[in-house]
Amino acid sequence: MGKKVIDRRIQRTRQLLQEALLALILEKGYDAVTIQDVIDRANVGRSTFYAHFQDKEDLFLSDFETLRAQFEQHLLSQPATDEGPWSLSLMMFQHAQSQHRLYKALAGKQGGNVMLAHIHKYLAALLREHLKSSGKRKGLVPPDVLAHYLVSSFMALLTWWLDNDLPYPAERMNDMYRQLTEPGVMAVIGDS
Amino acid sequence: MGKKVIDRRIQRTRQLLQEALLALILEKGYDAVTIQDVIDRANVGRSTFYAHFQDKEDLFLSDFETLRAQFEQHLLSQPATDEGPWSLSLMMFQHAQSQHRLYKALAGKQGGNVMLAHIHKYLAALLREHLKSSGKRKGLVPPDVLAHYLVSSFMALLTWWLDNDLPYPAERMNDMYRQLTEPGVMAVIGDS
DNA sequence: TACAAATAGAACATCGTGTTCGGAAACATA
DNA sequence: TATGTTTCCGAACACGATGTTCTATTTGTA
Repeated sequence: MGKKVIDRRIQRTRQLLQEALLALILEKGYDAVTIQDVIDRANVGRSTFYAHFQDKEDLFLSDFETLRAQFEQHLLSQPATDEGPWSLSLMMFQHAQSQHRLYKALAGKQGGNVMLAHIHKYLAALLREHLKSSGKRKGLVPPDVLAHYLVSSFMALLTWWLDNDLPYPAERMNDMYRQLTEPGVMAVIGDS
Repeated sequence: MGKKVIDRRIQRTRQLLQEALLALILEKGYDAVTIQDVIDRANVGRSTFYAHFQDKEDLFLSDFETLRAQFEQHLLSQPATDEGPWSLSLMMFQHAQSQHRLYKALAGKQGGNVMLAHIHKYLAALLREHLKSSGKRKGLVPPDVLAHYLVSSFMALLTWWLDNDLPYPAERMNDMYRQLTEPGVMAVIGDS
């Protein structure tokens, strides 16, 4: 049985659709892209699209999975210098720099609501583990709010950076993020 | 000519539509609400809707205008204790508390992208004036990034607060916001 | 060649959008 | 009350996007 080759054919179709969507998002923004646009751009039949994905959001999320998998591989390839959430943010800035087209389509203004919500959720989960190991807190700011704040402000800098076409290197962006957030966080959780 | 009374009829129709949209947003979220839903809820004819508003977003923005007008009146009614952006944020937390239904529909998760983008833009403009008067900065973080950061982290706390049904009083939320952001901001712009 | 998997695309039903238009209702004026 | 004007209602319509179904075709395998 030639399963391998057939799989390749399927993979190729999926990839054509994914890339067509990314290109169209960068051109028109997520909301304005229709399924018709995507299958025209990808030269894929209508029924073929629905054989692979449920709807536009499903295709979009498959792009996110690609991103997430790449990022976690990037995480593993780096030495674990654990200095709180800011080592994590640095890796993400760096990864965004190396994949800025993908990031811009997904996390930029054009990407719309769906993806930002997913990235936010994903990062909040990653962050929770970092925060758990941190020392006792003074109870002024609930950990829930703290996590929400850290993720949101990071995403703010990231999307600003992407929408402005990366005017600074990743390390500089992370320094800004750290300088802005670290003093406040330290004052709130108390350095251990 | 009975212009006044006729105007009142128009105003009433607009208000019916605005309130119907707000209620539906709280129930289903902005994206899921169709124009058909709105005019059914408001008992307004289809053509009447299009006589008043261009489309769903237009109606949505008219709700935002209501909010903005109310907020600016709230601003004027308060004594101007100028301690940077945090007096502004406090007033907004307070105003959100007194109008939480409206705020939750517009700035909560349900409100979607459109409104958040508008509020963000509006706040960034307000903030720019506050930042201008602030002292010299050390140039580590560009003012553009700083403004983006301050607005985004404020919105993060605000939307978290609204989506969790106001578990703390406005003053407490503003304290959190201030404690988280003030140290970093001071370190970056240098206190004057 | 024979066979199976994957694709193309036409046809279709469905739904939401935005426009048009004739008649009904509300309101003002006299 | 009678009349004219403004506003509203809702049906009918054209349009475009969605998602499904079906048949024919292509591609790759044995």
